Amino acid sequence: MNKALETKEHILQVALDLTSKFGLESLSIGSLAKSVGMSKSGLFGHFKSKEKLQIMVMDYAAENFTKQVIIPAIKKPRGLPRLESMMRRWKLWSGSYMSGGCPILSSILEFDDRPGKVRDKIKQLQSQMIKTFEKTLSIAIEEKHLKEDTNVEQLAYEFYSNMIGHHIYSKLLTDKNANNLFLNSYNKILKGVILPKENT
Amino acid sequence: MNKALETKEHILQVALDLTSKFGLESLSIGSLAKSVGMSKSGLFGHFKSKEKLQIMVMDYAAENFTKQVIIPAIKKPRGLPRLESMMRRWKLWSGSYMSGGCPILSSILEFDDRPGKVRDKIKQLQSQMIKTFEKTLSIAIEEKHLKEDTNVEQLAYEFYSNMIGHHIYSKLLTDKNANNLFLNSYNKILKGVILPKENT
DNA sequence: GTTAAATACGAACGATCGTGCTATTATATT
DNA sequence: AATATAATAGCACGATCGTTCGTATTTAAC
Repeated sequence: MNKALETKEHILQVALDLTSKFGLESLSIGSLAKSVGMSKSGLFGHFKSKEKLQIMVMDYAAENFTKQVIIPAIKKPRGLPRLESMMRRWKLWSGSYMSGGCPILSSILEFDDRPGKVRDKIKQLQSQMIKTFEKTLSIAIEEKHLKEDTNVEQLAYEFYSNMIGHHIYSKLLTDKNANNLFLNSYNKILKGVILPKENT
Repeated sequence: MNKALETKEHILQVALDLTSKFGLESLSIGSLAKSVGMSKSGLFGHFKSKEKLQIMVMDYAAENFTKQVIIPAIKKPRGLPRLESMMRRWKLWSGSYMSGGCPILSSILEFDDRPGKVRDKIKQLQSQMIKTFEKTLSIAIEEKHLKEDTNVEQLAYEFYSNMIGHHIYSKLLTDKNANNLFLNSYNKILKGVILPKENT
């Protein structure tokens, strides 16, 4: 019961790559099997339906995000350093690490109007991710790096919107200035809630 | 040569609705024909390929956006009133008027990694829309409603990001607070660039 | 090393995909 | 009203879709 997990991992890896490039709906069993180099039915056996495959791909993506973004960021000191690290890795993840852009974001808009288990999964993962992000912001307040009266939900929303805006400007519009727009916006948002370093 | 245009219009209307709900890629000739109530081949005759259908749907969406958002806003006085009207109608359009959320936005992320004519069309439409929006901002500066040194591109980017952020919070996460988050962000952005009314 | 179980394969299913034909309507032009 | 033109339907094509089944092969357990 070892080889199976290995194969499944490999399949999910390829599937995530394809999803990043072509979207979760375009991911077909046949094309995936061809990409992986195995038979349709052989691959199908690992997942019991396409829906379950899609859900597992989303879980795999979230798992990957946690490994590449959350975990390393949490090793940084609480407060601003951790926030900064998380933002930087987040942007890097959806922009570079994923070959074709954030697989979760593109799936969000594919499924936001299609009720079902896939939509529920995406919603759950995204909510959870935002909650984690908000927790990081709360800690930055505790550490007195951010103003005490900072609206955490609002701040998370603004950072999140900025991240998505950058993604579209960068990926679709191929705007060479996208990174500057992102940074200016980021700094502006941060400036509104930051506290100067104590020098007691 | 009149009935044909009427039919085509009707088809595009239904197609836009389906696209808004299920995305541009899920729009199949067969299902569309069934929704419209005509034969596959009969419908197909109006467009010469699926790709051309997709492009026409995007053009139709943009045309609709212009009619519902741009044109009415342009009738408002130059400067802030026009900007305010445009933002309000924009948000309304993608949120309510389109049955399943902004059809352009969902198509953006479906096609941002798939080179081809559809991608080119979406990119062109979106760029053009942002240009129009930036023009509105420039006019607001001319009218001395906004600070003279306002970075128009930056400002448009921030409004745009906010709009998309709201869309996701509202549509996918079904966050009841989405509208407040949007408004707070909007007002904050505006406050940074607004000029007090002259009283000369 | 033998046996039991898990994994992969090939073939086939009904359905649907996009796209051509041909024939038959319905519309537009005169 | 007669004629030319355009729109629609029906049918069929090869391809691919998700899924099932039986069989062969590989792996794990003893």
